[in-house]
Amino acid sequence: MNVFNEFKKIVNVEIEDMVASGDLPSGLDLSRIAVEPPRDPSHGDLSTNAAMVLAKPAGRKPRDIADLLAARLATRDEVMGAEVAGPGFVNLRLASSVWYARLAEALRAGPAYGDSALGVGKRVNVEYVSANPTGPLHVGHARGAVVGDALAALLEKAGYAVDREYYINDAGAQVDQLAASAFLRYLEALGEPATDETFARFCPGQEWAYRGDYLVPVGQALAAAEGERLRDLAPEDWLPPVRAFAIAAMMDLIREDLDSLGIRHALFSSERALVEAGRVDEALADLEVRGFVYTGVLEPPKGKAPEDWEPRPQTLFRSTEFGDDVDRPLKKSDGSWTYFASDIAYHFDKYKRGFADMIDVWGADHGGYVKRMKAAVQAITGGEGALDVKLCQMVNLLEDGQPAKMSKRAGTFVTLREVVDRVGKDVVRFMMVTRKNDAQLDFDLIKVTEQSLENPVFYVQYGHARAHSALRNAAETFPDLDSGREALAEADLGGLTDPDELGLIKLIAGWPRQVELAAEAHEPHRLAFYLGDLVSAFHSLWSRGNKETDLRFILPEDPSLTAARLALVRGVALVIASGLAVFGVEPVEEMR
RNA sequence: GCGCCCGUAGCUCAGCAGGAUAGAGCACCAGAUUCCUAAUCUGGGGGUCGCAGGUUCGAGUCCUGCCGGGCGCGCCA
Repeated sequence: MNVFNEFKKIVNVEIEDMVASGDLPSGLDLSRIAVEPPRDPSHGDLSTNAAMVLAKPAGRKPRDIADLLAARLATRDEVMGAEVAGPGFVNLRLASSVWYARLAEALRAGPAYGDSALGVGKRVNVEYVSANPTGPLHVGHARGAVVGDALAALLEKAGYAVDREYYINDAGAQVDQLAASAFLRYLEALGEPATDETFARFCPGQEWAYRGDYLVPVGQALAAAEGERLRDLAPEDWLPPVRAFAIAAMMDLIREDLDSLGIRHALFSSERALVEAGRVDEALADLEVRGFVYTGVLEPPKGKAPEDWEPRPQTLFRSTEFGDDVDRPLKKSDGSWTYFASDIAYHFDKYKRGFADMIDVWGADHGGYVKRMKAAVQAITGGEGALDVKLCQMVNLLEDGQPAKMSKRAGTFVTLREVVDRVGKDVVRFMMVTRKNDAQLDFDLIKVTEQSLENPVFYVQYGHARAHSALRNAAETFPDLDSGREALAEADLGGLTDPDELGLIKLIAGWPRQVELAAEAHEPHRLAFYLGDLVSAFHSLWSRGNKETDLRFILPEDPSLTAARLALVRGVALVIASGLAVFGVEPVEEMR
């Protein structure tokens, strides 16, 4: 239960009652009324702007409305105090019993605590990674992979039915180059040297684009499977089978990489399959019927005119109808569809599969593509579909402040696998969501393995481990005490009266709200910051026990209060675990 | 030249769909360990929220224009 939403309902009821009794005119717009935690906790537990929002339309002074509203709210059992402050805020102070009930609810819910009904009945498709099948994933992909996966988990927690999807770009010129590069390794396995000369001889007109070692085993496997059969075929004959073989091998590689991060997509969609099934033609025919396709000539980009620019008629999508800057080409000069065209078909396909809500997670270098894709989704779904694009900025990989070295194996980049093997999956997963997706991220391979405050992963994990340490110690002091969450939910929590204890309970009570806010904004990073705040408050309370021994969690002389304190400790632990679960990070119960 | 993203403390960044006196970590200074894990905690200094207008009860947040940085800009994906 989200306390703030509950009180928003209560405020609305009171407002409607004030309308009924003539204190307010009818027909007011209540949508802008917010019930939020005040920034300054000394202002109380909840705050509403209702009086200020309604003042103008009601033709009354904000303070007057606030006074009436506060008086009404003050009569409720859960409300200990209702004050009018500032320009017309109504600040509420809630009875401790309200907070105890939230803690008990958290304990009963366990890992499901924070689950929301926000998205119940709604389907959303999250497409992420979608790296070209031309090699292993690199660190840049890790961010999109983790952000997409965390976003999917977050939306699931908020009640949405989520599909995780990967779009395989296996239809363009890049995969032909992959095939050629793999063919060279095949020849190498048969005894030819892998040189530019060999490549030029066997793959005329192609470019040896993928030189990394990772294609060597692919060549060997090809040789083992096909023998020398492919060797003397014409390029147009060996290319399709080699391409299919290489793509399959690359996707296996990528799936293994994703698996090392614990990421499993529900569906891998193939661009080539889409094209070969005629779905691009269908989608574009549909778009044409809707009147968004025409033949025209584009202006050259100002200030950056390509050398070989010449105006020529093209098949264009009228994306300017939907806010794009220019109309976008759908066909190449050889008559085949552009990548954009097949991407339109792909998003149309997702829509037809039942996903009106789509989220794509892309690298920032695709930023120039966002407007046209959103425009296309608008056009092809007749305004029914909605696409949100999350752009992930670069990850600066560092080693103790210096740029990290390149990978030998992959040729030009640091692979995701190297990083995961070195620092661990949980560190990678957590660090990637400690920043907004659209802000650049420094990832220091040294610092993330240090055990310090600079390392948010350890800070949060330590909080979880400490909580479990207290629970273990309690079991020794009180062998008969049941510290399971169901039992603790029944404990008398009335002894939790210290402001820091109540503050911690309020943080726990705020978890469902955090989940909903983060889900609505499509911003999983917010939960990472929330976890930091929660753990900080817990560490702080723990430390107070050093000096103020009556504040310790385990009180050998007082089993009843100990039970209440353990309820709090377990509540903290389960919210941490619940949050880490969204990130796919394993909470640890012991760190020594 | 155009579009998108970013600009908040010395550094790295939060800022909860416009709310009250703008926060955290690092770094710096000063403290806490016969203690349930000091991998932690407490206190202190430090700000023209890039600049200038605008919208309104109220702007770091929204709009416009500049400045600075990143990304992108017809038949690459």
